[in-house]
Amino acid sequence: MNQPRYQRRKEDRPEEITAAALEAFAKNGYAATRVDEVAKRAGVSKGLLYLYFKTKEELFKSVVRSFVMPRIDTLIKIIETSDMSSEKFLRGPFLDFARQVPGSPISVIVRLMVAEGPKHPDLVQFYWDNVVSHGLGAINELLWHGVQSGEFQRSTVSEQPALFVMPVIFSVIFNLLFSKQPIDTDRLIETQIDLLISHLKGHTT
Amino acid sequence: MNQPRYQRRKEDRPEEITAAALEAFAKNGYAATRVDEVAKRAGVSKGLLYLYFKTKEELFKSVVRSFVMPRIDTLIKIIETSDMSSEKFLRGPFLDFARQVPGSPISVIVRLMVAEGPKHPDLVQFYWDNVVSHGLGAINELLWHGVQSGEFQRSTVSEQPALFVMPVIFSVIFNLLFSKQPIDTDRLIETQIDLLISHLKGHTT
DNA sequence: CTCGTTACTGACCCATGAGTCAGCAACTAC
DNA sequence: GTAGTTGCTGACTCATGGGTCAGTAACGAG
Repeated sequence: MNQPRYQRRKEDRPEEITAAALEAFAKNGYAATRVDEVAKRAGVSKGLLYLYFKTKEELFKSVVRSFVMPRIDTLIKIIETSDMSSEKFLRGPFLDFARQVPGSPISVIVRLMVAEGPKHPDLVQFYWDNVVSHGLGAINELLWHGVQSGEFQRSTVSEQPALFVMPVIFSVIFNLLFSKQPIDTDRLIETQIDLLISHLKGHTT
Repeated sequence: MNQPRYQRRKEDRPEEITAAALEAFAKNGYAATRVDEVAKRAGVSKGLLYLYFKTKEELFKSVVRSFVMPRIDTLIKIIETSDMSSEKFLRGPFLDFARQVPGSPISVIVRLMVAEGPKHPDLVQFYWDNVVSHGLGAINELLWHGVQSGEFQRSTVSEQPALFVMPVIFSVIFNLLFSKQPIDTDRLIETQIDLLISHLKGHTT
């Protein structure tokens, strides 16, 4: 008859709260998100949230840890284990990954990092160590491999992995800001990859 | 003997306050900047600030107006009045402009927009109307001109002005976050422009 | 059905900072 | 000088929201 007003589910709470926080941050950004709102989304009181996360900042850290690293690690695994040509990898798995980032939680994290990063140097360091350096390093290695095997020519392009990441980050930020005039993310990413590969294959100076 | 505690300098106040606001925003971001601090930096009381700017948001708009719009407008003027070839313009004035952005107040504004835009849709709209649409429009026109005159081939590149802006925005954000491992901004921008022009001049598919 | 443990609630506290306003003092005209 | 104007001050109000804690009720053990 009388439904219990709540259930005790200690195990699941942190995960659920973290997911709710991602939603809220996605919608409003970090500073503008009320802890009350996160709690509400998680179907929980504010007090309970503070039992699991000491501060709002802890909550933020938890979101970063939960939603970014697994994705990047997966991609790096593919680079390391597969033996396809560099071009095949760039046009295949890498392009697929790049195209799906703008619609994934990673895009939210990117924005949060840009917004709150300067106030949380330790978080930025963590993000660099576990995500950025790995990602850029992997691309670097891939390009180096291409050059070594004679598939790509050595040039200034083959030494700047950022050229490959650029359109992804740019698209994420552009569309988060100007959602009213969205950019064609897929097209931008594809064009850039095409340009880069064209160059690396020696079709131009 | 008795120095006056302040001088009445109605003419200069708005400009000085705007400059102070830019400094404060650069240091702390929009939300984290206290109006009190801006006033202090400007050597003025908070009350006076509110005589010249109705709200904190007005203050922000004033910063954009003073430090961003003139730069963009100057660049557009050059496009419209000069009759140099599209390539010359891209390799000359445009490249110069792009290279100096990361060290200019514009980079501060970009960061602010990314970080706090979602909470202030009207600010985003203001920025779009007065800066982004003008800038992208100008590049579009330039590319179209190049195509019309036969200087450039028509392609997917000539229809995506964002390709030219991308490295600038990316550099600003990257270096803001990871100032410990800064990226070579000039090199990135130059490489991208080279790639794009190479393509547009028909050296590749 | 107890009774003890503890996951959970939500009303509360209080630091913060945007925005206000009554009065003061710098300047001007005479 | 002195009276009028107005640029300017800074103490104030008040909404907001992060963080707390005394109490409540779900659940398990006996």
